[in-house]
Amino acid sequence: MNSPFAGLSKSQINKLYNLLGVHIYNFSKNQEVLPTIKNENIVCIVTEGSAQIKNIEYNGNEIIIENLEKESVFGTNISLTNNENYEIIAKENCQILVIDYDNLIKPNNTNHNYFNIFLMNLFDITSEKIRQKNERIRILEKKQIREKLLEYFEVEYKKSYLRRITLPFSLKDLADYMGVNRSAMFRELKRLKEDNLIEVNGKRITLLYK
Amino acid sequence: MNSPFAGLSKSQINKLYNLLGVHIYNFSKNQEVLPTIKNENIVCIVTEGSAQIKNIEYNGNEIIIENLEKESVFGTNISLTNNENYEIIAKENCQILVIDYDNLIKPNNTNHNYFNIFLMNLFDITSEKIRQKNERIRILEKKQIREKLLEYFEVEYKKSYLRRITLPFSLKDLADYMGVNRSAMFRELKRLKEDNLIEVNGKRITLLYK
DNA sequence: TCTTACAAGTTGCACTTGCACCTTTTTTTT
DNA sequence: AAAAAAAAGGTGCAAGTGCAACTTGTAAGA
Repeated sequence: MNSPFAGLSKSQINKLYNLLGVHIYNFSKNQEVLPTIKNENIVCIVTEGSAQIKNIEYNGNEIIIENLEKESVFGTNISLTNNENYEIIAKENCQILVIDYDNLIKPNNTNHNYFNIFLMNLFDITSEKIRQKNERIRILEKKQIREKLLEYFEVEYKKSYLRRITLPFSLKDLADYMGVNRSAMFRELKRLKEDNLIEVNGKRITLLYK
Repeated sequence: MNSPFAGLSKSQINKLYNLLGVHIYNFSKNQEVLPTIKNENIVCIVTEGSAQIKNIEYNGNEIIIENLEKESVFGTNISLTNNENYEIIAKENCQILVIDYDNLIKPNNTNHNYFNIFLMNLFDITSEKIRQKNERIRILEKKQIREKLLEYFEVEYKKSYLRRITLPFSLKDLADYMGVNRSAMFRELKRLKEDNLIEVNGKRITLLYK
């Protein structure tokens, strides 16, 4: 994923910080982020470390909305919603930059070229984000776990055209990503193994049908 | 949803068209859009009428990816994916404006203020789009149809705080939106009625528990 | 090293859902 | 106004899944 500061010099980034009146916060591993940054309308950038947005359901189920690696962009107008049932956790020590959305979408900003470059980067990043959301939606709307898994494998396969896929997260997380029960997913993985369609070694899955 | 041309005069819009080298295509109702506009990397705007992006599965199932009303923005870098199994259909006679993504993301563009305003609008629109995707994802990841329906009602309720919700599409489309079987959804709606939680009159649903 | 915690992996069972196949109602087209 | 098409509504049944309740494996902390 592109950096929101791609194409900007250090001094331009500083000017940008001034123009937008950014706030910078630091979080230690496993700390909750939201209580500090929560505000009506903000856009945030992870400038150091990583974090994770989770959705917490009334029954205690946790679902990953998004993994925030370094240079990820998120915010009320991007990743989050009015819904209160989510939390953001620092996965490592991390630094988060907070921009007021109203400060961002101010017509006068466009008088500064460094702002416009930044905005272009943001557009590029959010576009990519939509593509990722669509990718997940296509998996979620599949009605059967087997179909979900095969769709997931298909998408991952097409990223490198290698039969060996390495999951970017745990199998438990994969179940959450697909919106299914973990043990039901394991059962289906087992069936796929029995049908000689895949081999599973931890996070490494080999597609035997490719 | 905001217009991508908000804050721009007619003459600025014309300059923008020139700068970006846009192509304008017209489609008649029910016509397929993709064969005409398909290209590697494009951003499109529905300037007149409306269309619909559908995902067609191997078994013939059609799933709505997105309804494109007037002034909707979509494209390879926004709504679509590398996956070939979708189609775009004009729901009414419509006009679609096509911008080459590389023309859009050209640093020199930012020398023109009308472009920067346009870009700001695009960012605003894509941000909103992500929020909508997240809304749908939250419904899709619910494991039971009843939970999906109640989550959907919750989201719609919070938009106006009126107990009476009017669906923006058919019940069949609602089933697709939630990624469930149509008749299974009807069955669950019936149960919700039996439990005196809702009343259904066509596209009008009244929440009795609010 | 022992303990603790968490991911991986398994299984039975009840419940939910998808699917096929209907009927009825509403909308659109001729 | 009649015919055709699409949406709404319904039901039995088989298959799939969620859930609970385990065991095993593995990495991390005391």
